[in-house]
Amino acid sequence: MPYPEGHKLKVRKHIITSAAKAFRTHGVRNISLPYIMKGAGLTHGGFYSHFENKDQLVIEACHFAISDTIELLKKVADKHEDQPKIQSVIEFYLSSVHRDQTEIGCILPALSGEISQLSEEIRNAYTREFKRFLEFITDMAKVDASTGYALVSSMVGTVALARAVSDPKLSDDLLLAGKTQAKLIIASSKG
Amino acid sequence: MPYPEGHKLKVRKHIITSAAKAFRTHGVRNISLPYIMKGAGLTHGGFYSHFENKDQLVIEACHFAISDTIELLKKVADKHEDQPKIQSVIEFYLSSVHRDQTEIGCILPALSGEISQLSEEIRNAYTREFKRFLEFITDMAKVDASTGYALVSSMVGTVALARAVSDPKLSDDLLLAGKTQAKLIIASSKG
DNA sequence: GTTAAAATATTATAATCATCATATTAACTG
DNA sequence: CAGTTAATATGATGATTATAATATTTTAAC
Repeated sequence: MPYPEGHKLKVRKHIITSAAKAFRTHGVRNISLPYIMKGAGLTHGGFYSHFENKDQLVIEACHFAISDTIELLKKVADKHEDQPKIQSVIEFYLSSVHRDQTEIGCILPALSGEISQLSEEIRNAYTREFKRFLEFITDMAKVDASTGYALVSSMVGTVALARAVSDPKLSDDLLLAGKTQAKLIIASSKG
Repeated sequence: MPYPEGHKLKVRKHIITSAAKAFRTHGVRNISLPYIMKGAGLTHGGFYSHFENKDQLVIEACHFAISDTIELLKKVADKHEDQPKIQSVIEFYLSSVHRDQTEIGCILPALSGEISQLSEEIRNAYTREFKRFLEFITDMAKVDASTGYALVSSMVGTVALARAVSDPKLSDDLLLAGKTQAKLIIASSKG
C-alpha cells in the first residue's frame, strides 16, 4: 500500500485539529470545509475520503476540543500547588487570556447559542462533551451535582458574554464578577 | 402620496418583528433575508428600500428584542405580588417555558456565542442592548453592579446551555440549579 | 376613472457553500 | 525502475446567499 503506515490517520487528525480551531473561533456554520481543509494543508476535494460529511467532522472536533481543554486545565491546576486546583482552573477559565485566545479556548461558550439549531446528532455530541466537562469541574471542585451545574453555567455564560461585548471595561468586569461568584458558589456549597 | 399614512413604518416594524423572531430562534447567520421577508408577508426584493443592509436590520432587531423581553419580564414581575419582583423574573427566565419558547424569549443566550464573530457595528449594538438588560435586572434585584454582572451571566449561560443540550433531564436540572444559584447570589449580596 | 409616485415583486448577479466525479499525484512493492 | 493503488487535487453541480436593477402593482389625489 502506498503512503506510510498511519499516514491517513495523521492527516485525519490534522483536519480535526484545524476544524476544532476554526469552530472555536468562528462557530460551526460560518466555517466552510474549504477553509478547514486549507488549515490542514489540503484542498477541499479530499474531505469526503476522510469524513462522511460536515456533521461528522463537527462531532469529532467537539470531542477533540473538550479533551484538549480538559488537558489544558489539568496542566493549569498542577502548576499552582499553593491553592486548591479548582481555584486555579476558575482563575484561568475566567481570565482575559482565555477570553481572548479563542483558538485554543473552551468550545462550550463558542457554540452554546448555535448548537440548538444544528442537527440532532451534533446536539447529542455536544451534550456528551458538555457532560464530560461538567464531571471534570464537579469532581475537581468537590461539589455536588447541582452546584456543579450552577458553576459551569456561570463559567460558560460569563466567558460567552465577555467575548461578545465590545466594551473592554465591561468585558473585564464580567470576568471579575464571574470569578468572585464562582468562588462564592464553591464556598457556599461546603458551608 | 400613495399608500396610507405610516404604511411604510408599519411594514418596517413587521420586518423587524419577523427578524427578531427568526434571530432569537436560529441565530443571525443562519437566517436569510428572503426568509425574514417571507415572515413579514413580503418578498425579498423590497428589503433594501427599508434597510441599508442586513447588519442594520440585525441592530434594530436586537434593540426590539431586548425591549420586548424587558416588557415581558415587567409584566411577569407585576403578576405575582406575593414575592419580590426579581424573584418572579428569575423564576420565569429560568423556566422551561422560557427555554422552549425561543421565538419570544431573550435574545442574549441565542446570540452570545455568535456575536463575537459579527461586525463591529453589530457587536456595539449587542453591547448596548446587553447593558440595558443588565441595568434592568440589577435595578430590580437591588444589587450592586458586580452582583448584577454575575447574576445576568449566570442566567444567560444557564438558558443557553439548557437550550443546547439534548438531554431533557439535564436541561431541567440546569435550570433548577440556575434558579437556586440566582437566589443565592442575591441573598449573599444583601448579607 | 386617470395619473403618478411610492411600495413591492420579479428577475439578475456574483459569490460561496456542501457535496460529488474525475483526474492526478505520491510512494510502497516487486 | 515500473506498476499499482491509496491519497489528494481539480473541477463540476446545484443550492443558497446578499445585494442590485428593473418591472409591476397599489392607492391617494385629482
